[in-house]
Amino acid sequence: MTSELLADLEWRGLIAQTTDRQALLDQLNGSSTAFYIGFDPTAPSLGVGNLVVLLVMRRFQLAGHKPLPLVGGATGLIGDPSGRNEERSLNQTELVEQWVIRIREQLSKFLDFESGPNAAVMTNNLDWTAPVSALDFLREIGKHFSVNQMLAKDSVSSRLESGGISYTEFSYQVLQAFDFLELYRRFDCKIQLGGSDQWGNIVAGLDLIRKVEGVAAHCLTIPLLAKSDGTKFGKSAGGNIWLDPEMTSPYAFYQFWFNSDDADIPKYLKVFSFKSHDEIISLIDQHETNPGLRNAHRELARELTTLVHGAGECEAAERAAKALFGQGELSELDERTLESALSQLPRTTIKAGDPLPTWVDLLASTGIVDSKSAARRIVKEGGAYLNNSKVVGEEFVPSVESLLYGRFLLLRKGKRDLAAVEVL
RNA sequence: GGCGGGUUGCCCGAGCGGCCAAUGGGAGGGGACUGUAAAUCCCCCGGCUCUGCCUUCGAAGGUUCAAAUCCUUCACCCGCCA
Repeated sequence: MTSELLADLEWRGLIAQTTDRQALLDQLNGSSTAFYIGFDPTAPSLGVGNLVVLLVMRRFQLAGHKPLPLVGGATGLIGDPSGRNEERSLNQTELVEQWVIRIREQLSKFLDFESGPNAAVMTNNLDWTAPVSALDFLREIGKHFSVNQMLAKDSVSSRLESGGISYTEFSYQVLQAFDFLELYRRFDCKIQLGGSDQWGNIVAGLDLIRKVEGVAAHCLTIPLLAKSDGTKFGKSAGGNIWLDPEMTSPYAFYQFWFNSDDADIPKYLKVFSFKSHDEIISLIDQHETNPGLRNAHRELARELTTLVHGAGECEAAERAAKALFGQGELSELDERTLESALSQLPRTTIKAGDPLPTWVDLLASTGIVDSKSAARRIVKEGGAYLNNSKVVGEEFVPSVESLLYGRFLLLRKGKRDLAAVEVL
């Protein structure tokens, strides 16, 4: 048991709000405590935004507490109104089921489910929600909720002012409160963690547990991470950065961190890195003295890519970056290095013997640009490169000689958007 | 229920019969400068078989040689009154 846990979280800027701080501290110091965080399946994969909360969960486990990661098989069917000004459209139940399976699998990589009394236990709120009849739910759970209080929650009141809210989403907080109660009953779960937008939902659970069980549970919310320029964290040009390697390649994942704004680096290190305070301080120091070196960026990218995708994938991503952005000639790369570097990139193939498409068609077919018009534009603007040299003719058709090792082409849009073409 | 206002491209927001693929800002993209950063400056920013054509201005109809702009109906939003 580390009594340092809360102090550490504080130092890292990972505490937005808590219930009575002393009570929480006493609970955490007193005994290994079961705690939970819910993840609703709203996509096939968790994104890098979920990582913040996920890693806090890991920190709790490392400090000796028992994680109960919850995948919202039930709540995912309903839709959380928090932080949204529009009603969500409901996803197909089969789809949500698939997402639940995928997200469970993802979560399991970040926690220890095997060893010791504080091994994590995977949970799914569908398990206790599905068997309850609507009548029982209304009588046993619903009776404890005052609509007046429910309406006062930010998530609801803001929606009443904008587009309105369906009864379905209005009920969300009750479901989440029921989860907390159920986990308390099943696992003696006394703490809920969550993003700061979850405060209202979490408090609903605390109230319910107090009313039904007469127990004071605790909670801690984590600030929603924002970038220094005010834009949303976790997106890049290509969209969301996912944890699933099929959806965001380890290379792209590595690049996401490596390309972080300088201004965000100190914050990111604190939030995401498991390095010691001293190590982090020293990295921030280096970064401030010599930002051009990008040492802190590199360490951050390396640590997270290794954590999420494993050491092997991280090395491959780094090798690829080195090869593709390298100072040297592409033709100096040996075939194997080149091949493995290109394998990290979005890739299209062309049948051997087929004539090579025009430059514009080639760019468009890799998806590096959205349309042929966009391809023409980028070519006209001098932002399209073949094997690292600028190509300006729209009508240009790469010759067989440009094929690296007779089968590869490296396409680039702008400074760092790469794609590969392989002739098979 | 009554009266009035609104719905425009990724977002905000002009346009109010032809000169409109539609002003302006933001986001996004390219270039220059750098460090695969930020800021700054310049340029671009519906699609295509691209000196032209096609699809866009809440939806469906209609008037007109011609509509984002006028008319009708429908849907949703926002005010004021009941």
